[in-house]
This record gives sequence, structure tokens and C-alpha cells, in this order.
Amino acid sequence: MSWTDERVETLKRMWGEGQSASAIAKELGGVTRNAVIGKVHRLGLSNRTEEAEAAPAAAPAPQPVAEKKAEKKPAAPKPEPQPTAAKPEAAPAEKPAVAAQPATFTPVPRRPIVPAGQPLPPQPSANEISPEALASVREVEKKARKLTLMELTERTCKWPIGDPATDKFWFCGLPSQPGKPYCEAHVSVAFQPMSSRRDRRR
DNA sequence: CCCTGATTCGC
DNA sequence: GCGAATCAGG
Repeated sequence: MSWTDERVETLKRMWGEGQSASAIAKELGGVTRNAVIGKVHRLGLSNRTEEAEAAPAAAPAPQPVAEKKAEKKPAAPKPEPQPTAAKPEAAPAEKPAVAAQPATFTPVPRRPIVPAGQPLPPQPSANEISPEALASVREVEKKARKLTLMELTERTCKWPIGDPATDKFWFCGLPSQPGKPYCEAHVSVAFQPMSSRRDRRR
């Protein structure tokens, strides 16, 4: 595969969103995370340098490498493109869809993203699940690694535990079954064979 | 171990 | 320019 404009665009976008190199590589396909990282560096957007305003007085000349002969720019307007600057500030662009936000707009920068997860699992409905599996789940959830969303990987159980609306929320995080999004215990409650679903008519 | 990005260097 | 191999961490 080659770095077409489209692929580069995807790379830039995802990198700007804080996606990991491996995630980007998977999304693009046909490349490894090394390739992605290499490209990122070649594109010069390796580090999200946004804190360039930290040194007001200090002369910003951290370049050990002396430029060959580029000292002639009395007013060279070279606006360095800010690739990852997602600031909800004065936007020159117009937002036709949404009315201008009042000053109450949350300035909190929305950081990273969800690691391309599978659709979140249904919470265990206390019924229609074998008592053994339920007991197993309760046991397992006491050993849960309590990972955050960002800490999940393809090999960690993504079973949510607790109430997302509170601080008491995390993901199981135990080793997931190969190819499955959950650990063994949660797989057993997540994937219910139709046959085990007795219709409890009453 | 699992993962992350950074760097090198032959191609 | 490209990216596998390697390095240096968490």
C-alpha cells in the first residue's frame, strides 16, 4: 500500500484525534504501526506541540542545527499550520447548522477517543442466565482490573461494571478470550445460546 | 507480557 | 520516501 492523499488525510485526522499509531494502522490496513509512526515523523507532526507559548522571554532557538542560509525574513509570514489545534475559540469559519455558542461553551478539550470498540455489551439482565455463570461473574468482577476506557485493548475484557453516571464505573479488564471482547466469565453471560433461553411463561 | 512512540538505516 | 528492526519507556 502507498500513502495516497486520502490515506495521509486519515492518518493526520486520527493522529490529531489522539489515536495510537497501531489503531491508525489497523484502520488504514496494509501498514504496520511502524509505518504509521514513520510517516507521522516524516510529515512533521510527531509531537503535538501546542504549548509553544510557554517561553515569553526566552529566545526560542532550540535548534542545534544551524540553518544553511535562511536569515532573510524581515516579515516572512510563515503561519505554521496548527494541525491539532482544536480550540473552541473564535472560529473564523461559520457554523450554519448550530447557532453561535454563548460563553458557556465548555472549554475542556475533548481528548482521546474510544479505542474502536465493539458495541458495548448489554448489561447482565439478572434473568435468563445460569446461576453458575452469574456466580462466576460476580466472582470475577471482584477481581476486575477496573480499567478505564482508554486502557482497554483487544486483549482485555470490555465488560462494563458499575454505573457510567458515577465514579463507580470501570471495565473488567481481565484477559479476554482470544478473538472475543470479554473474559471467559463475561463471554459466558454475553453470548447466550438460544437453546439456554427457556421461555419462562408464567 | 501487554502496550506506547522514537529512532535508525538499508532499501 | 518508506518501514522493519530496534530502542526506550509505561
